[in-house]
Amino acid sequence: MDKKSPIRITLTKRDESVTITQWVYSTLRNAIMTGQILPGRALTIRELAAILDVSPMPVREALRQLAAESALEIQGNRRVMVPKMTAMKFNELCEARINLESHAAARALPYIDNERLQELIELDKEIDEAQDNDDMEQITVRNQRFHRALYTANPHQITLPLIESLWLQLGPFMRLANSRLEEHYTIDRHNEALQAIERKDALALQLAIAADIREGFAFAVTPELLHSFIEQSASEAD
Amino acid sequence: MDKKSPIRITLTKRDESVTITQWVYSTLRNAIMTGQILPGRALTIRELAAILDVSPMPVREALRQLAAESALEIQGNRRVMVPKMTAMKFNELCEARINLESHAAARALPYIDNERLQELIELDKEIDEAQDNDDMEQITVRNQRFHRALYTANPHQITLPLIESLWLQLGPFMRLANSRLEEHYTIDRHNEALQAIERKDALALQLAIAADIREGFAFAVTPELLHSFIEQSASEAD
DNA sequence: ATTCAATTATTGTGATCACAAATTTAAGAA
DNA sequence: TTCTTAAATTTGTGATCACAATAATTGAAT
Repeated sequence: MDKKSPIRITLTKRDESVTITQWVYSTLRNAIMTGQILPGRALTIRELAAILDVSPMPVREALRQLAAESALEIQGNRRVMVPKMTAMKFNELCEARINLESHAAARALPYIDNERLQELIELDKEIDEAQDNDDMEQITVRNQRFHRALYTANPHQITLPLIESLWLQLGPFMRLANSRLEEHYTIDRHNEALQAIERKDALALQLAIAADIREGFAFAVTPELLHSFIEQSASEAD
Repeated sequence: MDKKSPIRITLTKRDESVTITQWVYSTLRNAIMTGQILPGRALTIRELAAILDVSPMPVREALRQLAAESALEIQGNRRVMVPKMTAMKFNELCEARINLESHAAARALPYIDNERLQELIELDKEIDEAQDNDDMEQITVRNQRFHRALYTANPHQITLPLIESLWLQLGPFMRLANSRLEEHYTIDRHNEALQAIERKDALALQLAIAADIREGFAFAVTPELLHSFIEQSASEAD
């Protein structure tokens, strides 16, 4: 039996103005999002500290924060790991996303002025560019930026942290969701959303967002397909 | 000018089997929930450590966790405080609760077997008892227990942490929500929910839960009333 | 009295150490 | 070999210390 699977984490240069804890947090968060840490693998403070070349202290804090966001799971034995995905859990996360995000979109609608609308149109264009370049990394980043810009139009908005928690738990699947585009022709739901915004049509906006999310995960439309994706990640589970 | 307002936190004896960090976490969480820490008041690690008679370390971890749950707010200056409430934010939190919780209820419905239903009926009875005794503390605790028992019937449920975050942010208002009962006669929405469960009527269940939440905050039905409640808490704000 | 600068005190961050609990490894018996 | 048990290692927790950044206080000058 070989030793524990090695952990490969993409490291970025730390901005001096940012605390080490914050840097560790976003590094680990990004690693989880991109599926670099496979579910079920036990994470130890000292190991991560060695990998990131920092003292155990900031790692401790970052792990606790990620656990509070359900990005990590603390087992009874105080062991920390990326939670394993199941088909049912995946489904729950998707439905929760649809529910929460269409809610957030509708609540943001009254606050979307022309300036914000132009920003959204601009962000949508940037997504198209990333799609033309097949840049999965950028597609995901800009897609999230689009959704965030929409929801945060509401100055009293309080759901974004909850939504981000769902994104985190969906983790690597968020990326897969954006890779579908070549396969089957899909309607541009973002455009549909933008039109609904111009018309101030809350229901249409909700439907567009819901469809956008649902179609993003269309690759998992059959239980078999979903299962293969999950197994692919959970290969090394106990 | 007198010194900073003192912080009074109800201390419970710590269970030996629980880590100090966990004890600090739930102590602070409870203090926030009951409005013992007034919004805007700066919280320092060392001050809390002294009050709770522990070292700064567990306080640090607990604060970070609570901040991740939006129960506390970390300002730019790294200062930690209980976020201030506004009428608009209050409204957003209520609507988010209604949306998320009726969603969670509907998703739990298919999993509610007779055993769970009996448990819910039992919990509802206990709420009635607490109401007869005018025990606000117990009313709130048992009310939350009822909702939790409902949502967690779904074994794949992933929304409870999000819901608990909303409860935390509503904080002391959750208690006010349960004090309305003497005032105006209200329909027993829990009973309505239980009947909907027996009929396996998802829509009726959602409506009952939504009404339960909305009527719980009926005291804030007019902007003036709500404002007075908020001001009462935020009296010492900058 | 008020404003502004300099000093002092306090704070969060991060590192290091100690220790008990848990895990892994090693060894011995069947 | 397979199971059980004991030793050794690793791990999370919590305490203490150092330090730079922030906040509070003091003082002088207007």
